Amino acid sequence: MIKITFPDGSVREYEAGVTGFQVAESISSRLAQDVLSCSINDEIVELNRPINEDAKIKLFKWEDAEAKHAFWHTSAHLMAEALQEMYPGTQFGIGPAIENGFYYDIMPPAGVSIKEATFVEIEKKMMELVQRKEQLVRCEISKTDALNLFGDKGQTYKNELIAELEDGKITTYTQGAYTDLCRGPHLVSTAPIKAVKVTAVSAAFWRGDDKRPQMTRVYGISFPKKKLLDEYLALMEEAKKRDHRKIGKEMELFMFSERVGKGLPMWLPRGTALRLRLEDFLKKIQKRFGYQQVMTPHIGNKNLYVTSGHYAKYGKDSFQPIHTPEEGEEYILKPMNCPHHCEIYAWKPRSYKDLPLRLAEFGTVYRYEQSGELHGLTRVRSFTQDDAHIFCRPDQVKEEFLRVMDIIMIIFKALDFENFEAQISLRDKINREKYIGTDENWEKAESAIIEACREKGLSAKIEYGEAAFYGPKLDFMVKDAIGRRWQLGTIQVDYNLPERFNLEYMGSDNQKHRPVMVHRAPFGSMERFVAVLIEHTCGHFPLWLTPDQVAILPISEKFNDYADKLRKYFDEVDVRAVVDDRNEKIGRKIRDNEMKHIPYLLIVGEKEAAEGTVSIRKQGEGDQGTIKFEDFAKKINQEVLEMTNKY
RNA sequence: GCUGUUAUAGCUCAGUGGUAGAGCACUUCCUUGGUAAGGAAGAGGUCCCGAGUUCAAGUCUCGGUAACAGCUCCA
Repeated sequence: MIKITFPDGSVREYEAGVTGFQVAESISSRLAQDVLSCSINDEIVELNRPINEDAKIKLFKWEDAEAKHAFWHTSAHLMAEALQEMYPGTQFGIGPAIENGFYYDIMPPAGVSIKEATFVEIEKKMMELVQRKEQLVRCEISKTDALNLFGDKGQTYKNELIAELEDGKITTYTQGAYTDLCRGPHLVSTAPIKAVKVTAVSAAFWRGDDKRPQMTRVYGISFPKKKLLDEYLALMEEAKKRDHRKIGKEMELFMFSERVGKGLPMWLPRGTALRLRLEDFLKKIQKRFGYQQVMTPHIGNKNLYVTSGHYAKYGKDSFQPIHTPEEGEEYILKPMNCPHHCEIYAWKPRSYKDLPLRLAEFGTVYRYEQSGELHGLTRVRSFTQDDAHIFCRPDQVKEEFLRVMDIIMIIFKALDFENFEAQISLRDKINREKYIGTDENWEKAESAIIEACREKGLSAKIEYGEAAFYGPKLDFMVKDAIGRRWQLGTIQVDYNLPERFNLEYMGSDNQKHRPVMVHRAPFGSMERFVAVLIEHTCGHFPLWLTPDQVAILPISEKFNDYADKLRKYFDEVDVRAVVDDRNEKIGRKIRDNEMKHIPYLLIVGEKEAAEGTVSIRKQGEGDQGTIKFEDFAKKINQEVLEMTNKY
């Protein structure tokens, strides 16, 4: 007999060789029905793996991420099996589970291409295979045998993977006629897969390397119940309605013009109003945190970027230099504000008493992003960073870091961004050639970031190899409507630019010292931040951010004077007056166009004018009744003032 | 940049080689002041751009441009 310990600490005895599935059965038949995967001593394994000695067990149902992972991973194999039957000779790359579903990278035989039209066929074939209720059979195999097995099938990509694996640790999984090189874990059979959807097809480079062959990546998602698939599809439909490109157009916030150029957004009046409110909000906070606002030109002499090192690193892949009538004179559209700010620092001698010097600028920068990467407002070629550079002494880095984190937290809290993720990007553990600066400084900066996060109680994921070439950074990521991750706020430590610009300060020891530079942008960029804000709020911004928070609608032109009078009461909010001579049409106009994104609508008619009141309609909530307009204006003004002064 | 898809009225889209279409929006008139009101009439199109095939191209072919999805990239 062996002892099995459950997550709650309870212990049960079983025969040696018992499986996870049998353990589930011993608890309840319902659990046996629902259980999909399990972990034994924290190693996730199949439910039919025998347990031969005392162990801790966890059983996973669909609700658990571990179960979903095994479910989708098995679904990927199922899809591969289907594709192998449909297109014999298909070569397989990798086929992992992802956040929502799975994919498989394949190289179909010559002449075959997977198109949207073939999705249904693949789904059909997959469901057909499921009917066979095939077991997934795990097999440990030697490296030689593995190479022969996949070599015989002409699976060159698989063999490339096998060649890199350690002998003795290679396993395959087989269901029906399909055998795949795989570490697992899986479901024990394909039977629980009750609904599948092939969602997309795209190209992907083999091993993510654009120098290597391009494979076809087929995406899919699967569920243990048909209903769950329907719910998922409905959710995706819902998400599309939140797309910032769609809402931005409806609300008239921003636009693009082919004639102006791709990736160059233009802010419309209402979008500008929104953005200016955000900027004012941050400026107010920054003032309190000791920042000074500066302004710098949109271009800089090429030499500026040769000095900064950016020209050598990015010059070829950027907007090319602007030439002047002067021979050999070249200017570059600024891709970042740092070099300009360095020059401001270097403008006069600085004392240790002057530090930290915090220079802030809403600086518009221009970057030649790859055309295929452009995406709404989230990835553009001209954008405005809410940038600032803090020049400080090495011993002040951590303190400054903490203060920047405070600002970012204030912003995320004020805007209800709860689901952000923090990521610490450090140097690659092995390959350190691409980084500049001394080991000592790097270590100091890296530990300062990690400590700062710990002190703030911020759980951040550490990524090695993701640091910028000049220093480590802390990024804040938020997901968009369909779950894509975007980086917003960022704090970066930089030892490079102070060196290159030969920045110094006079220390208390009367010696010259090198300051440290901290780059930071709490929003990241105004464009991307507004995009994510739109998707988070569905365009229903907090009142204090909303352009045109109140619309005043005189029901007939004879009440225009009264409406004018009303307008004067709103000091802190934007009022959109809807005035239309053809009063017959007003009702419809409002409902269709104007009301959609305006939180409050005030309606003025005879009764209201006589009483000095307004009828209030609130977005999404309908009529709020009639109220003295002074009271209403006071309430709204107060609400907005309180929010803007709160932080 | 790579692969694939798409491009028709202000918006959302239909239109498989033979006179350019619908719903909503817009204009005028009638009815009507209140949570997407009804009726009548009207205006609005270089069918993304360029070339080719054809008696004839929105439709087929090629090239370009832009958008979308994914990959690669992101100072």
